[in-house]
Amino acid sequence: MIESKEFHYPQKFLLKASAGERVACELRMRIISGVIESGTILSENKIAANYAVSRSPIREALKILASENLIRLGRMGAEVIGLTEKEIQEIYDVRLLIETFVFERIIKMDTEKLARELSKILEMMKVAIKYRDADEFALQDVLFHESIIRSINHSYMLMIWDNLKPVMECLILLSMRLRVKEEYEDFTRVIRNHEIYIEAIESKDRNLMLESLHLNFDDVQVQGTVDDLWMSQQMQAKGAVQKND
Amino acid sequence: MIESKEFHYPQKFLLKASAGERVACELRMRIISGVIESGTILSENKIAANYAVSRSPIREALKILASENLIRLGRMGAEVIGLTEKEIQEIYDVRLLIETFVFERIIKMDTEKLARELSKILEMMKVAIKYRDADEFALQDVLFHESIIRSINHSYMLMIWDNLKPVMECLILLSMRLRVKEEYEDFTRVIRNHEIYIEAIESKDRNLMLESLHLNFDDVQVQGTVDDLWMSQQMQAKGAVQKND
DNA sequence: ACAAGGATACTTGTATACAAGTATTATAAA
DNA sequence: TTTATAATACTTGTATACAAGTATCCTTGT
Repeated sequence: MIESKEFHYPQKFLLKASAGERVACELRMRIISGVIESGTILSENKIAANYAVSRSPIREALKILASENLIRLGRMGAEVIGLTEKEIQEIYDVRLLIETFVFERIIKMDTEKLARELSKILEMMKVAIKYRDADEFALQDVLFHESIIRSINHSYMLMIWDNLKPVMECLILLSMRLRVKEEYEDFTRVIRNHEIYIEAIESKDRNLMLESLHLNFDDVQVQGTVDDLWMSQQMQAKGAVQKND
Repeated sequence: MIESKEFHYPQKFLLKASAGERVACELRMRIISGVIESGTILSENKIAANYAVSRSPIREALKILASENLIRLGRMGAEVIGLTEKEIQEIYDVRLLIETFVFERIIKMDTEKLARELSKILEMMKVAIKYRDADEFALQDVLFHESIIRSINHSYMLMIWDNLKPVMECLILLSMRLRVKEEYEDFTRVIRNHEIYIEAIESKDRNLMLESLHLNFDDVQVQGTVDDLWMSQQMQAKGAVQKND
């Protein structure tokens, strides 16, 4: 079994986790990074042998990965689905959907506390990148957006986030590790995008928030999906106007 | 242990399911219907004893319910969260968000096949209600909306739906069982709403689709959340316009 | 050579056993 | 009476054992 150090979770993550969660994290990373190819059939026994644990935690791990749409559980083995370009776009569809919804709730609240929290996280990100710590940067990035979502106390939006988070985290982790080596200057732009996001929250400015989101997503080169979202709002807006008549 | 027949899943559901899924279904129904009160601490051993199975399927069931936000897994027992009015509104927030997004994709496709499929389901619903079969009606209702979501082949929207579905199904099941006794005439309105939905899909008419959705959700007496969605679209629309400049 | 059928080696689902940790309770001492 | 401490009864996480089902492959018969 290949044990490339390139594709592991940061250790601090796995310390407090159970064996099942650890295996899920490792498998997730290997699937998303492509080490385990799409179409592969995973067997509980083989994985258990590979990771030197019993089948109980493995079953837990596979259930987790199945709920994240990374594998499909069949009666005879689990088929690896993985992430194609299509799935990655879909993930950002969902993120856009969630975060725009969340923002509308946020601007009805007192945003001072949240803005301070986000500023702190942003500072951490700056420090992380100053010391070329891609992992820490990625983790704080994820925490940034999670904090925004948590702030509105919407348990079902949070539920969606919780499902999406591990895959997102993995993607961002891999992306940042790559960039810190080859496209280091990108980080200043990412930082700037987050600053804009905070400004948008402080000033409750929808346009600013959208600008930041678009900059962020364009960064990860996702195009075309925005149009659907746009139409979606248009549609809902029309209906809502109609209702208000 | 109280075994009220009022709060069970239809048998046809549980036949092909594993013990863990069966227990999850039963527990879900009991939690949502309020038989198990919010705040209750569930222990794996006690549930295993109650349902006369081992802890393995119970652990599976609890993981499922936790992913549905019905319980919270702690180190010492699982705390029942349940559904308050707030959570139910949140669920409809998500449904609105998803279905409006889906609709924008649908109207870019050939809708004939979908419209036929939905018409068939609607016919089944009519038959179900003709024979006062609340369970069958509820199941077809859920299938109706699932078919719409499936039609766009968006695996992550489907993922969200899959998470939401069991709780939705439970809610609708209980709601329909109640209505078939006390508010029988409601069903004609529900049927009408679905007819409007199909018409909207056939004619690709956003306003009509929104009207149907609103009628549907107002039916389940959810107010106030629509405004947030409306603002959300407005915001996104503005940003998209800005981008198109 | 080829088809049919059975043995075999896998698969998952479930039950049980064990280990480590936590809360509670009872006991004992001040 | 109150507090501290130790014993006990619970909790979850993991390992292992067993049962039922399925695919594969090999053998056997034609």
